[in-house]
Amino acid sequence: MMNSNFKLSNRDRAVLMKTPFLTSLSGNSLMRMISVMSVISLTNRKSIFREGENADAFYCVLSGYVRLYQLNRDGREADIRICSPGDTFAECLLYGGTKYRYHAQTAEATTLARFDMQAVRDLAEQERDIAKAVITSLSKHLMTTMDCVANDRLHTAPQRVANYILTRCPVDGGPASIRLPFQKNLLAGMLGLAPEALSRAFSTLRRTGVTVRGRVIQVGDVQALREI
Amino acid sequence: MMNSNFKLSNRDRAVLMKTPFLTSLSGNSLMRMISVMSVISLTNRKSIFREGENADAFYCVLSGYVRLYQLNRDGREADIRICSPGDTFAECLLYGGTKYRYHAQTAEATTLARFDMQAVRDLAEQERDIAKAVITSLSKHLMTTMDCVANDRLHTAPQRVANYILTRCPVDGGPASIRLPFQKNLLAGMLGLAPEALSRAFSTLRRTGVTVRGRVIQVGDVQALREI
DNA sequence: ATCTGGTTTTGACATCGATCAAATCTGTAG
DNA sequence: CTACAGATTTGATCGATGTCAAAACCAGAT
Repeated sequence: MMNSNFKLSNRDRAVLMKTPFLTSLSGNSLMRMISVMSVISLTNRKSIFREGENADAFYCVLSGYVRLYQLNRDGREADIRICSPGDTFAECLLYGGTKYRYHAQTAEATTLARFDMQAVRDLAEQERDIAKAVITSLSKHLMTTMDCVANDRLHTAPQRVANYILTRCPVDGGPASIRLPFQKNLLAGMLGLAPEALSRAFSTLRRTGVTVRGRVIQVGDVQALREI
Repeated sequence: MMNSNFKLSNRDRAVLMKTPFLTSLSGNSLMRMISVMSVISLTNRKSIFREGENADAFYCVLSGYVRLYQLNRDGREADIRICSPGDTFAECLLYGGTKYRYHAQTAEATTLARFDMQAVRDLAEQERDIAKAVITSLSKHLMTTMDCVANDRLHTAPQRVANYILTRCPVDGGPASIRLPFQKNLLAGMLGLAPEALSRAFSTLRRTGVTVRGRVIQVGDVQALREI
């Protein structure tokens, strides 16, 4: 399950270096961050941590996907966030609390970089550029989370799906084709929808020239999709 | 409208000092932060900034309330966040972008501390404790925003209202009485509800021993409310 | 090529919350 | 105390989405 970091694949290493956390660091700070990091590989549907546990690490997804979720009183699960390669999670506990606030589990075979919370806290105090990296990461994360609230409150299911598609389409107005990087299940969670609702949203979008076959989504007219 | 900062009331000054941004700062850093700050007083329903404008400042609410919201294509408004005294907003743009991502307007007569974005950016680079204060503020803010997503996705309207009430109740299980610090309108926006839905949620909670008269909410049994 | 388990779609239905309109309440200024 | 404007509640209705069950689809293993 747990590997030391020289086991990193090239692809994983590239993702790691592009993380907001590491991408701006100078050689020395980078070394120090990597020294408090370990690499973990997990198969699908493995728990990373559970709500209420002591928060002694935060993570960065290198490959695969991670689902952050909470349970309500009846045991129904709701996804709060789906983390893709390059995303960091639980880093808000660096200065914000001592217990995890939600469950985290893999949603595919996944490789993670694990950062010891206390060690990074100490590093951020010492190295200016590490503090800055923390700030950048938190800022970005906060913005996408606020966007998520706005999206939930403002848009219907087909609109959310259209938005998602548009964010991965070439910018021009013509036809386009994209491939989902994961199961529809996950996309549903990302958009705050039940899987059935996602499916129905896709079929609503057929009227707007969106064709779905497996993981491949074809858009007849990107511009038309914007109007939804 | 705009005052220099020696016009601060005692109460506003106390709020300002308890802000995550300033509360932990040493004398020198505190001085420098205050030197890039100005105080602004606005009456109800005044725009503070608009989506898409150049983000050259972030703000801390000293008294009153601020509504952050976006518009959808049909012009319907949805609140993203209601900021209370002590809350900071738009600070995620310190390192996260150059334009405001939503509208901000006062929801009452309001006093704000305004921080020049570029100046704080520079200060955070120089003073370690200012960087740390930024991190703390962002962390807290990120956590509450994630809680907001979870709350929206997981709980029904009466549950959200019950949650809200519980967060301002004494912890024990007996009866309690609280007073809303603002109009129900704002509470609705905070919970992601239409005002009518909030009203109906209150009337659902009557069955659980919650009585509402104007801004005063009486809870027969705090423990019972937790079970909702 | 076929089987098999898991994923996705479809159908039927129940529920929640939004919307619009009208009635009622509240607080404030005369 | 009264009147008024604004806030809140209530009623009626509608649309969107969750839920459960069953059918269809798909991909990997044999």
